[in-house]
Amino acid sequence: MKESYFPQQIEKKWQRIWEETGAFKTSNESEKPKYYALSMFPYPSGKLHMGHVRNYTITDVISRFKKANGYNVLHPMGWDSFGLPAENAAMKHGADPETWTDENIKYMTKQLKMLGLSYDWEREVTTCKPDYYKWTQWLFLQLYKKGLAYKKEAAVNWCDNCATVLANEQVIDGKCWRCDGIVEKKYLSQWFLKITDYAEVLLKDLDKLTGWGENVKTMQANWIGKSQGAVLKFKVVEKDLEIPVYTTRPDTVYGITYLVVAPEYKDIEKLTTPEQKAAVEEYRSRARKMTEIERLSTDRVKTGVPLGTHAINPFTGEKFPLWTADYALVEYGTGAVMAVPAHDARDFDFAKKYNLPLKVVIQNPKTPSNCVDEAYTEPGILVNSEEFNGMNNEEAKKAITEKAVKGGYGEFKTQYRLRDWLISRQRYWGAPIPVVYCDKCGIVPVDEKDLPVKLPKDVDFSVVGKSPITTSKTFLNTTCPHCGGPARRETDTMDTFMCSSWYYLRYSDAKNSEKPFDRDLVNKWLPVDQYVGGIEHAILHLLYSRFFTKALRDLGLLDFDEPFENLLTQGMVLKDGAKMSKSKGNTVDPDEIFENYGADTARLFILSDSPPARDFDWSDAGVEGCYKFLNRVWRLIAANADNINLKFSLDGLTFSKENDNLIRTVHMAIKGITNDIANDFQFNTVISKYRELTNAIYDWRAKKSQLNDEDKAVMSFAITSLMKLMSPVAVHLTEEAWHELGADTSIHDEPWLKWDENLAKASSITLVVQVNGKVKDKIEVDEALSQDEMKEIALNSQKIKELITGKQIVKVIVVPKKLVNIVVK
RNA sequence: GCUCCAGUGGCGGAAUCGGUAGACGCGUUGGACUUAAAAUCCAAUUGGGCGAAUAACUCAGUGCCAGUUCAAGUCUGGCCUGGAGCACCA
Repeated sequence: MKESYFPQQIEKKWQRIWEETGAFKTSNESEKPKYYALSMFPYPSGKLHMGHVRNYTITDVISRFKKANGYNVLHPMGWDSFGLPAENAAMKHGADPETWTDENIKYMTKQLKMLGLSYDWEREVTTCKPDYYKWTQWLFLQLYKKGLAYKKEAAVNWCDNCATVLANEQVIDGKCWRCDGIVEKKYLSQWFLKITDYAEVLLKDLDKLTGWGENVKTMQANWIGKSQGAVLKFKVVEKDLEIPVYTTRPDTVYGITYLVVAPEYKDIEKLTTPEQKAAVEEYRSRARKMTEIERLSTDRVKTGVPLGTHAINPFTGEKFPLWTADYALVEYGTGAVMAVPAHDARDFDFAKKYNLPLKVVIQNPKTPSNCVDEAYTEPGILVNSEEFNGMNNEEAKKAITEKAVKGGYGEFKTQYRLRDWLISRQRYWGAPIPVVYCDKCGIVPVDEKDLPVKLPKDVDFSVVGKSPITTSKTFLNTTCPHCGGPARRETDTMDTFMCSSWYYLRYSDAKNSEKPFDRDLVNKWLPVDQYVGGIEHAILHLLYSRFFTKALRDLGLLDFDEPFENLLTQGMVLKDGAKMSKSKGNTVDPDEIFENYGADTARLFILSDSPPARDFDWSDAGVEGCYKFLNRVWRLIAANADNINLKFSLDGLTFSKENDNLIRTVHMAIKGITNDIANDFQFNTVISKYRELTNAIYDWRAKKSQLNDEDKAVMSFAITSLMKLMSPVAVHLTEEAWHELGADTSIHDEPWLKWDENLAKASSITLVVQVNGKVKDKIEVDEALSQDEMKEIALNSQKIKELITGKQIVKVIVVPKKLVNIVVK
């Protein structure tokens, strides 16, 4: 065996052999229990970045560990390959988006292989290929038939940079998630998926996801935004109209002093008097022009205009004025708000500004407030509320709503913040929405047998202000599947998040040309046992995928209702405390690391310094340290190769003290490493245990000048154990060394190691003696001691005797095998 | 404002159930080997006190203030700081 470690040679060699022998293929037929390990598939942007390296290494180590533990593991990879960057590259460089994408995939595939990842490439999925998007379109049609896909005219989020609309989930702080451009509102007719039908079950089933972090679950729960309250109806005085209002505070109805409708409220023109018409019109047009950012700014001073009309409070018969103000949102609740300035901070601000009256109806009996300086929004007792006076406000919510129900002017109502998912995109590089528009028949879905609706090739990417797809001469005009007459194709394509909402299902049956996936196979492999990816998808991708799974279950395509059993959200990779990014110039190129240190060093380092869920700070010194460690391991094996026998046996041997200790250290390492992986994949402590074991073997070896047969067997046990334990991480090094030691099968086919509970601990223990809870002495003792014996040893310690003489022993606490605490006065 | 997460040496981070705080590594310092360097190996490394230094001893110490307990990084209550998500959602 060579004395030096040459990762570059070793790694290429084994990558080739694994590929040739099909080492990582997954069979659908196996007696073993299944395990599905999945990384979030990448967008083929050009090159891998360190976030990818971290993500895929984590999942790869999990896969290999599970495989060694007797599971039939599915570990696939694919490409989320539709999307704007390809189209932008096409515009800039005149490249075909398809060619650009294919080249990126080719390069990144090469990089993934250099990382030594154990993927079954035969299940590769590429969302921009017709054999995949055919089924995305097919699924759209199934949703359409079920009434879950529909088209409507609505105020939608528009990003001018990207020249397309966006889903609500893709607007971050009023800006586009992809380009940070300012998002405006536009009225357009667009395709939506009815995710709101699933709002309640998406919320409720979060409880089932015990393998998900609380942070992700709360983010989803907040996004769904369930609230319970009432809808109350108010009759308009001047017109024969009713205004329904959603409120979570029906207990404050006796405090209403005005009512606000959103500027976009549907009946607003009817509600405006001729005198107010001009002012209201002006206010509405100003609101329309405002960007999301301006509108959402919280410290903005509230504005509004009176409509000139009035409504009646059905509880009191009182008349109050109607206003329009943009703090009422047309898309939430009913688009109208009953204003109670005394008990709502926003209404309070507004009332102050426009000198609207205020009426206190809830009070804290201990510190009554007349709400002069601020609204009182805490719980309290009702006042000025007729028969409800004296009632606790929580009870009053129910009682007052019940009164409204009886009176026919209200009902209980549950409201969600979640909106339907807008999936139309005015872009080329996406799956075409498979519908046509016929003058006679209206919207007609494309026949399933005519799928896929392929993207045209004859497009001009240099157009501005419209989707390139509309420049195709072959795409637009078609015939109506229904009447055979002339029809036009839908030119919008689907949000790429649609493609990624079901890709994990396709891996179970990636080559199926008859359907998106076989029902038995999808039920066999899913749900995903371990999903790994970035926290940035906490809402977007993960919520959409949960929705898809539930919808497809209701369509009878599969039998489970949550796609991802366990979710690990890995932290970001930082450099010098900041996220790696091209603009900051603090990126590290994986290729350079592979070249200078090898993939095993990269894998080891990316797992070593932080637990997977936390951010990871990349440091050159850290890489260097990991490289040195691998060298150290290699030298340990190489220097002792002549005395290592893979077929060693410890049976029937009796061991010297040092040999017994080394055996125990190995058992402790097996136990510790196995538990660390089982316990939330704490790879950073796994790696520290690799180091501890390596150090222990070196120390042991340094004490031996000559090795007898017993020593050789014990050393063989220790070193081969270290190799197996390290094999999921240092995949190439351990494989090479394994063969150098004479093996003719792969170390990755060896089963995981078992430990003996009796040996996975030190032969003696350190008895800690405390006096009044402070450590005063440590004594090496036999583990088998009884509690009384421990107590006796502790009390007889010279140090302890000195400390407690002349004092009264109040009590003595004995923790078996650990410590004795003597309480004295 | 609401929700969630985190806070431990110079740094990354360890610490099943409440039971030896600082594993393992990085960095730093000193030393060995070498003509020299690289590589490698050995030792020290929470702070204060007493020491020329070492050893021994001793006090303090896991964001802050209280509490529970024989015993608190860990549990409870109240704060502070940082991060993330949501946010004129009635």
